[in-house]
Amino acid sequence: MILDGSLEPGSRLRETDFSKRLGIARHTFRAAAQILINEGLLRRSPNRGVQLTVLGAADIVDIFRLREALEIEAIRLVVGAGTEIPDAELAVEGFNALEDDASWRTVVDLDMDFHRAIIDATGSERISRAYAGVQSEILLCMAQLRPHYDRPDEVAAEHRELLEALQAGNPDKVEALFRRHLGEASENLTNALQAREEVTA
Amino acid sequence: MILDGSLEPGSRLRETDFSKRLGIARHTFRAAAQILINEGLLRRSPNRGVQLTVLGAADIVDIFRLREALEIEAIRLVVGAGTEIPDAELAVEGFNALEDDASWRTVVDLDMDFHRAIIDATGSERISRAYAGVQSEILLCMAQLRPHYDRPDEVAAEHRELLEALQAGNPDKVEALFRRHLGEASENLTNALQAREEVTA
DNA sequence: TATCGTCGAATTGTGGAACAATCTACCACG
DNA sequence: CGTGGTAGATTGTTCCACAATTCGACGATA
Repeated sequence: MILDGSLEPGSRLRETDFSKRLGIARHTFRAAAQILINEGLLRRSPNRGVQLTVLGAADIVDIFRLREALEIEAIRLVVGAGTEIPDAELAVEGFNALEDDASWRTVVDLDMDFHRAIIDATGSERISRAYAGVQSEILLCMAQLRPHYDRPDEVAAEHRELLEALQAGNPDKVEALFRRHLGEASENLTNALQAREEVTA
Repeated sequence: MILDGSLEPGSRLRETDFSKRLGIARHTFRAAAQILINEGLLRRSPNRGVQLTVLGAADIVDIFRLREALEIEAIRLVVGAGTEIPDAELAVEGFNALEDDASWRTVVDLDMDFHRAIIDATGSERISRAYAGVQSEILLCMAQLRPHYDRPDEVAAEHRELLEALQAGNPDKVEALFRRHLGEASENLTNALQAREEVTA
């Protein structure tokens, strides 16, 4: 429901209400909510329950700060070790096979898969866990914003370039490319957010 | 209790048992346990309850992989922005004031404070949160291992050097220094772990 | 004797009801 | 119009109950 967009950003999730609606006990709902809080999708204020996280421009910047930290270190690790990343290659193949009218969701999924593949290739359980949190927040962001995405073939080309750089194995160059890529994505989302704020204001 | 060392590594925390001992209800204990699980101090296996995390050599390596990712990005951010880090300076002053027979705990605390100061100086809520998890795991590690720590004045000198490099502001040099520092810390803990395993074996 | 299966106790996961503490919204009053 | 108070709603926690699952002991069988 959260990632559906079927819940207003910032809306309050009352325990009795939702536990009844979901057909579970209040305790169970609270436990579930705690998990989502740890993923950053919900917030809890003492005695005031949980709300759906509202992401501001500062949050997007912050999410991408953490994302860059994790992803840059990941590429250092995989480039340093010369690790193959079959899943990333798969994602790029998926990009190549995209039609021009591919659904927004498909492109997002491939994007996510590509980056997650690199993270997972490090073999670091803890980096993966931290990145999972980042990805849910980005999904939440997407759900709330539906940002403008470039044409599928442009996104495909960009990721092909990233993968090639990874395989070429020049750490500094890969790092620079990824920082640019992430910076653009961050800007993209921030712009979408500002556009929406101007509408709702 | 976990960080006290008053709980065996890997020991099982039975719900009825602990909730009675702590004077709280089972649900409350479960909620508390969930929080500690997210901090990495406890593990849950379905239908088998929670156990105190046991850290192996692979875990230490992994913890430091994440730690390096976060800390290296943090120093890039603070060096790039030219941010002052008063709390880190304070920690170094603390190091300078240390007696030779300073307690192990005092040194550890200063060490933690120093590194946390850098993280917090980024102003990134999410990097700080992720780092908090790393630090609890390191504390757990310390509690379980009580590793050998160098003489206080050596630790002090090393952190003084790190701070000076930070203030000098050459990103690559700072990064290299920190990677070395963290690598040594990781090795230190890994050695302590192996030493203990040889004893218990 | 060793291995396997079965039964029973212990433990977890979940549900339901209750109650104190806290928050929120509304209303009366100055 | 602002203020204080009161009543209802909501959260945080407790206790009890019970199905599902796990674990260990016991005994049967080869």
